Amino acid sequence: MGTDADLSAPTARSTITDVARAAGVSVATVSKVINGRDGVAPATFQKVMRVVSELGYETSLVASSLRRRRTGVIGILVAEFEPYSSELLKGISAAAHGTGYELLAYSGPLAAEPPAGWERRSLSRLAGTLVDGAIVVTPTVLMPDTSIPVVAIDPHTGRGGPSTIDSDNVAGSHLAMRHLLELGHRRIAHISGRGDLESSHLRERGYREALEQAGLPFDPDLVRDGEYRRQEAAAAARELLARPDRPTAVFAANDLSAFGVIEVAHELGLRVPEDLSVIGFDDIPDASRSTPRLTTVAQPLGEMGAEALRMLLALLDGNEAERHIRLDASLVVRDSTAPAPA
Amino acid sequence: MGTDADLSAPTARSTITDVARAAGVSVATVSKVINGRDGVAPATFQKVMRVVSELGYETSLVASSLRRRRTGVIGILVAEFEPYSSELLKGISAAAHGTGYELLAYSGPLAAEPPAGWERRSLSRLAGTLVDGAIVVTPTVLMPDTSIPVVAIDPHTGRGGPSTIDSDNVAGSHLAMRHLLELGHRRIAHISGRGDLESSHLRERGYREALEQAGLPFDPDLVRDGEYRRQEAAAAARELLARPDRPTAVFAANDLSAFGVIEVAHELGLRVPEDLSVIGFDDIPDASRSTPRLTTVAQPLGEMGAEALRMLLALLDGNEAERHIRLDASLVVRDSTAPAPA
DNA sequence: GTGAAAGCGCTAACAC
DNA sequence: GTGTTAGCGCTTTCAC
Repeated sequence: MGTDADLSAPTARSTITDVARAAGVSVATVSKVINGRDGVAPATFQKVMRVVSELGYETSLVASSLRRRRTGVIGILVAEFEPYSSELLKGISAAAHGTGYELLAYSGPLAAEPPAGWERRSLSRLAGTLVDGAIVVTPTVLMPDTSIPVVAIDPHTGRGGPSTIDSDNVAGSHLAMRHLLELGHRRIAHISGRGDLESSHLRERGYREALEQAGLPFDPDLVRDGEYRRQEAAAAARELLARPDRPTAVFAANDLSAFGVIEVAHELGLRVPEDLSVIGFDDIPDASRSTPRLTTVAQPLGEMGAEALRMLLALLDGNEAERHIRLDASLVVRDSTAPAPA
Repeated sequence: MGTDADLSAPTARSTITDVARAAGVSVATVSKVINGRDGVAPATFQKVMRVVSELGYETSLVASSLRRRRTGVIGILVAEFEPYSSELLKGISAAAHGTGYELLAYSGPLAAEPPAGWERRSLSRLAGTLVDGAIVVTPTVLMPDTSIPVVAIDPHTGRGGPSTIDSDNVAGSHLAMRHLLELGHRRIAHISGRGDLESSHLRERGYREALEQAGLPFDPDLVRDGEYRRQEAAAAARELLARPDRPTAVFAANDLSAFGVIEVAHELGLRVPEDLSVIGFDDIPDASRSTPRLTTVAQPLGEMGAEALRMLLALLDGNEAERHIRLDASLVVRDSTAPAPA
């Protein structure tokens, strides 16, 4: 631990004032040159540009956005950078090519548990300054009236708030259940997701509907809360799988939960898929690299991100955007499901 | 296209001035309350806090960082959000839990080709204001003296500039080549990467060294430029595979290039891996979802991100950080490689 | 205990 | 064509 003086003093970033001084002109003139405003003599222009490149000056995003109205930056607000939001981000980034907008993905304070209202806080901190519009990933609370256009991906509230994008969670769950049912499973458990997310309720609804359509009874004891998290899902699975009349298949509300279930199955000496079939939801990258590779319901995350960006751009242009877009989910059969044991 | 009046007027985000007015105190007092400074009467404190929560006020990151020194935000600078940087981001995010820092990932203007010097520009725009330190992903130009601590991941320049992280590219290439050699391949081509990235040179070096160690001649005609891109790699492969004395295996400098090679092999009616073995580098998520699944050299991207964050935190604490950390790459054998055809 | 005033880096009116 | 001035939202001396 040294004093500041010990460290090689980093060259301070140069400011517009430095440029003005070095070029022998006023700050206002430098600003005009940089922003391509006219009313600057060619000679002055040259001189300023030379100093700018010598000093490596680049206008501060912070300072200019405080003053200006538009920043040309779109914010993507996430609770953290995990597989789900990362996939969305890739889709958003690809769709942003050539639009002239820059992307700024922001996570609030990182903690084990995202603090309630993180999306509201993040939005308030960035909106009005810094970003022209925002895409919010899985917001759990109702968004306040916002001063900038906002699109929400897979939100708590379904419709009603800002424009939203999601995938068809109910239909996706039907896909998962039909697959299990066709494999001959009759005792199918469900590890549910986070109660504060609409997607969780919809997936559970799909589970119940599919059971009903198959003429199978709904056993509340076969549904356990997994919070969309591996740990919680594992805990739930431990209870579920220890019972003598354990299920032959588990429909986990997301892939992370499915991994938790598989982990516990192994602990208990159960083989997946021979003794227990497990199916997830999301199709995060790890789903295809795990052992066994996970059968799951794929959400088109990249497309969802791209759609979100398109909606936001429309809003930014002052156009009406659709209020809600729902994309299809699809079944991806891999190795974690098999016919029910005899 | 309506006038502004048509759109539901979004409530403007409230500022510290709004709070001050509503609470009947000065702006300075509100600032003190918000920042927990003492010297505020309990009654005043309560009153201000109440108004803050009523208005949903949250201090603007932009305004406060302009004035303050520290922002508590770490910047991650990328050219775009593709699989490589996304994996790093996940590792960084996981490692940032509980550090008290927030993350802000920023891509410059998105274009087909990242503009030369994007990293310098991004850094200048954010440093000094907005972020306390930065992690730069695959910078291609030498970084300027920076005013904030910076860590570079897989940089152009190897050592010399800021602290850097990379994986052992040479050893990784040896792994790839040894695998191919053990499968009996003797005619092995190499699709090289971007000449402006050090990793590309190192991977090619590994290729040549492995050939030499195996007592095999180096044939310059078997090395083609793929620029780390699918299209370019496909073009290179088309030349390579059309020849009568085509190679039996291709070591592509990254996974994207490997996909380009496989695509062309299929065009030409070659089966992978029966007629042609293909191995990549990076192990991006798609490597395990492609058909055939790609054999490749995995870089521990998550760990690299986590290490980068740790180095940056040390720097931020005023400690000396290691100048350079190199992590091991490992071979992941999947389905795109097989014994050489007889 | 509280507020007035200065200033962070920048842009936009408006003088000159 | 150029510089002066005000002010974006906030924090921080420093008077009162």
